[in-house]
Amino acid sequence: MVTKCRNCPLRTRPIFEMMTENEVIFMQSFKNGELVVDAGTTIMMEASNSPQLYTALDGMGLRYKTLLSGERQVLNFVMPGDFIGLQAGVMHEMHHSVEATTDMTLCVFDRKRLWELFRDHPERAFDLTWIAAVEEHLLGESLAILGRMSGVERIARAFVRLFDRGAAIGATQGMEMPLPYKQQDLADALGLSLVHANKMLKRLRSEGTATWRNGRLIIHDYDRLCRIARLEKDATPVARPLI
Amino acid sequence: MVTKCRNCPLRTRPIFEMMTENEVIFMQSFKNGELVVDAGTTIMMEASNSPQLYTALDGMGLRYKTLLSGERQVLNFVMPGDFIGLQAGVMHEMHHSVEATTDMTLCVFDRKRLWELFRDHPERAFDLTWIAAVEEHLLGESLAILGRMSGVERIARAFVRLFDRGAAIGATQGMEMPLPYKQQDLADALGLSLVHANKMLKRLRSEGTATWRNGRLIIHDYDRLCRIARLEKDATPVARPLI
DNA sequence: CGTTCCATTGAAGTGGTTCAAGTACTGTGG
DNA sequence: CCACAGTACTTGAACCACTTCAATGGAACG
Repeated sequence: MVTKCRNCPLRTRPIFEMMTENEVIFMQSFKNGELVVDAGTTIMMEASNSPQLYTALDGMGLRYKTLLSGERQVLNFVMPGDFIGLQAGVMHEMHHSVEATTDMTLCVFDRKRLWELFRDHPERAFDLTWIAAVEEHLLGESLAILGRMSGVERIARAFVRLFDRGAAIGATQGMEMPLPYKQQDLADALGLSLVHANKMLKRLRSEGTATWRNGRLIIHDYDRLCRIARLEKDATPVARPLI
Repeated sequence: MVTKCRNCPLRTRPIFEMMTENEVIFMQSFKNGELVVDAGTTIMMEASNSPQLYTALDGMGLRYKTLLSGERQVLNFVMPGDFIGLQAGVMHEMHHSVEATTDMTLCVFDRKRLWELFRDHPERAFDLTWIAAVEEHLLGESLAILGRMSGVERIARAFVRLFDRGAAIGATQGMEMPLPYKQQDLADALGLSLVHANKMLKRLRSEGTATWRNGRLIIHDYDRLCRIARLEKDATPVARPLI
């Protein structure tokens, strides 16, 4: 049973830009189908050139790069509403891999029709560029985190960001949310060793700031977490387009 | 004396995608003028919303973020051919600052006309998205560098990347190129302290791999540098569009 | 000719890594 | 129903890559 764009549960969330009736109709025609994958599946492979582009509809995943040494750098976490495959769409190949952490459902678009979008729907093309710019901004922020912040600070920052994203798409219940990653994933995202990440998690837990256990993140003290993460607590997130 | 797009010295470099006659004409009409700034000028300010967009024509600069603590993370280095201000163009504001390191000349575009580009020139809009995707890819690579590589490795990597970019735009003479940054800039880009960056530079110098002095980078042993940087030496860089 | 900016170097301290071992849980086959 | 194998998490201990502090040298500049 494929979700119609009209009934897309993401579309109407305030974090996403409002779509006009026509846009919904176009997106529906642009949508090719749905892909359902098991946890652990590689959705897109570095250096490959996927014929399909996706938008995550349900479930969580992660983007990562593999270094020559075999180490892995997680670039960011994929949550519902995220567009996957832009690089494959415009450049000649992907420069990172995407993997499903949980079972996932993705909207499928045909790469070849991307050009149609640019030719006939400039507003949507604009949105796509917007998405790319947001992605760039997020990576820039991550870069600053890895470059300048300590272990606990990085973890606190990751928790705040993930929680805020979760809240934006309605994945939170109170001050909790599902966070189905492994400690190794987080460590790989933050440029920390597994051991050290584990110890910093323990610190946050035992001082009563945040607990991450059994795939669930519980924030006990959001203010303190923000302070540790060196974030001001205001931050009304800006709406972004959904494709 | 303003450079005509037709005579743009960058356009014909193999690193940039070929432009059709019509595209050159359109770019010329899109170009609003030129901006010439002194070394040290801030071209774009984080959280501002510049009415203008630029393409670097001559000179070098850098993009950076300022953290709440006042520290600075350099996101990357700006060289001729780089587009500046995409975030201001599509999002509501810039998320990083851009500063001229040397005197610079920039092509100026009117932000308000960006929409025209999307509406009437889908190929160019596509190119703009492409550029955003390239930017994203570069930041992803930087993230992996900061996350997983040691001090010397980071510096070696930066040198190879900068030299390759320099070669692509014809800024190199033999195995040398001008690199007018300060050690602090490099340290801020690589997430190292100034002191440590300095010591690693000394190591590369004294083992005869690369020397960076008086704003000039000299590579004595490119192969070794690549090995240190964990890069395979092939890497024909892909052509990218110029806007 | 002092001031300022940048590069350089030494010394001390530490945040993080690596190694190594142990626990806890889950699924699988006998 | 139990043994075991596999995976994730936890913890301690030793080490070292990097940071911070502090001082010096050299070039540029008014």
